[in-house]
Amino acid sequence: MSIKIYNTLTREKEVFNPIEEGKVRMYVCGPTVYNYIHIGNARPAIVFDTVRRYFEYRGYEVNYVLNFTDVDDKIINAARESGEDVRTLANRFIDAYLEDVQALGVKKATHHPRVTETMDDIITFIQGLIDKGYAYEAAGDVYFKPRAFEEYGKLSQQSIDELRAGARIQVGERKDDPLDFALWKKAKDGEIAWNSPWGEGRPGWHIECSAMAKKYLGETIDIHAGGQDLTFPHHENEIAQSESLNEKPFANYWMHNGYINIDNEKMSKSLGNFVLTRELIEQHDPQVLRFFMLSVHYRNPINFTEELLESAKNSLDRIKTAYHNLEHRKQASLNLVGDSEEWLSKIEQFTLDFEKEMNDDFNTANAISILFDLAKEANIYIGKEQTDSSVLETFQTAIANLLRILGIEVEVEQELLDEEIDALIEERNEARKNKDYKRADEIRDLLKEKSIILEDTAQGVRWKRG
RNA sequence: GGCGGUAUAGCCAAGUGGUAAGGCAGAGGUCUGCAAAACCUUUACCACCGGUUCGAAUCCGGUUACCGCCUCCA
Repeated sequence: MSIKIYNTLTREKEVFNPIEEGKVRMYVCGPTVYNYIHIGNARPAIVFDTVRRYFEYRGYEVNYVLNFTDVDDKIINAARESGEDVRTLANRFIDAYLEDVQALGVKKATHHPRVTETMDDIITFIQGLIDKGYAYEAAGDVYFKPRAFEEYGKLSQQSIDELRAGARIQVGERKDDPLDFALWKKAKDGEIAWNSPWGEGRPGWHIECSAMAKKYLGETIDIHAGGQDLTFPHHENEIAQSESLNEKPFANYWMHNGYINIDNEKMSKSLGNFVLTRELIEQHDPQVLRFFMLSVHYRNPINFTEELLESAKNSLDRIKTAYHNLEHRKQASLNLVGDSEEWLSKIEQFTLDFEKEMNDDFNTANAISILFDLAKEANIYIGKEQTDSSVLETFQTAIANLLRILGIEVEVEQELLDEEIDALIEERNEARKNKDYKRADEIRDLLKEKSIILEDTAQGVRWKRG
């Protein structure tokens, strides 16, 4: 089954056809590292990591590039405020970013390029654009001329004349046309700067992605992804730069994730109503946050509240509990039970259903519903008088594998209870045998205080951490 | 003004022509010594008004509400 992707460029779902058989070249716009990331930044990290994981699950080799913008106005300002060196501050927040997304189950990219380490490529790129007449130098700045690129506006479906009304020239800029945007910014006194044919300065925001994508993935890439708000102007400008220079399509598929709102208002660093990922995952299981994000289709907005996160936790627990209970049920299972084949093929079907949903533009919301179906069937199976070990095992493997595509790991607690607790459970078993329910309940309450939850099943006591 | 998005049960959320998935919460039941977990049952005038169609949440036209982009932003 082929994978379909909603392509912002065409506004349609299209069958994914890679440039190179079996391989995916994917570029995701990464963070500008001047602060800890908020949960809005976490969304693309999670969503596109899931896209990547699914491609890998399907056997593709994914070259996944996620850049760090480690020099720009906001970073310079932040460094000035904290009294740090620009590089020190940027490095600090790059480390923090990697820590945060790792907690969320995001795999490291194949490449994590940084602007400051790509300077030569950026300068060469800009020079190429000047040589071709798409850009010009003005008093140490270099600007790109969107009007020179015929297809400007094709991604955001804007006509260049309509855009004109919104464009502005800021103080100190020397643009010929308000639509022109900076490729290279002349350094102000004392600012961090690099040498270039146009003097000391640093790159504009859009050029870095064009240069890095080209460096790590080539002139045409398969998938370019980022937040919806990057569609214009950032991605539009990237297309203009890359296609002007390379004279080839820049990216075949453009993917954009929706926003996270708080109280139905967009969350952003500039509005100040943001929730830091770091703070949130101190108080909540990061997997729950990930699960929450994936319970909504990636192109739709998500409204964030604590209540919804709580609800997500309960939902995920349902799946994890099923997995845990399968493990316990193995203790009293047989090796060959008559209807095992039926169950095995049922499980196989769930996996196929899951894939079908993921094939449809990564419909994780529906894919998750398949996981619930799987959990329900597993629970039904567990309740049978006789169970087959291999069916239990297959249920577990299916749940674990599908969850792993979503970036969520389930693990069975192999740890042993300490002797004291073990002894109490044993004592309770004895008490129950003797119908001393008062003592039995006492022990259950006692253990509950220690976060050990006991559950009596037909196959004996089952315990879990509460 | 230009471009775009969203509107489905108490809450969340799929569903793009054939009589509305799933989860959370709630109610009732089964199981249990009691619980827990689980299972079963149960809850929808699909924002509104028109139209197309044998048939529409789904297509078309219009209306309303909310949101976003057009300026740094995931």
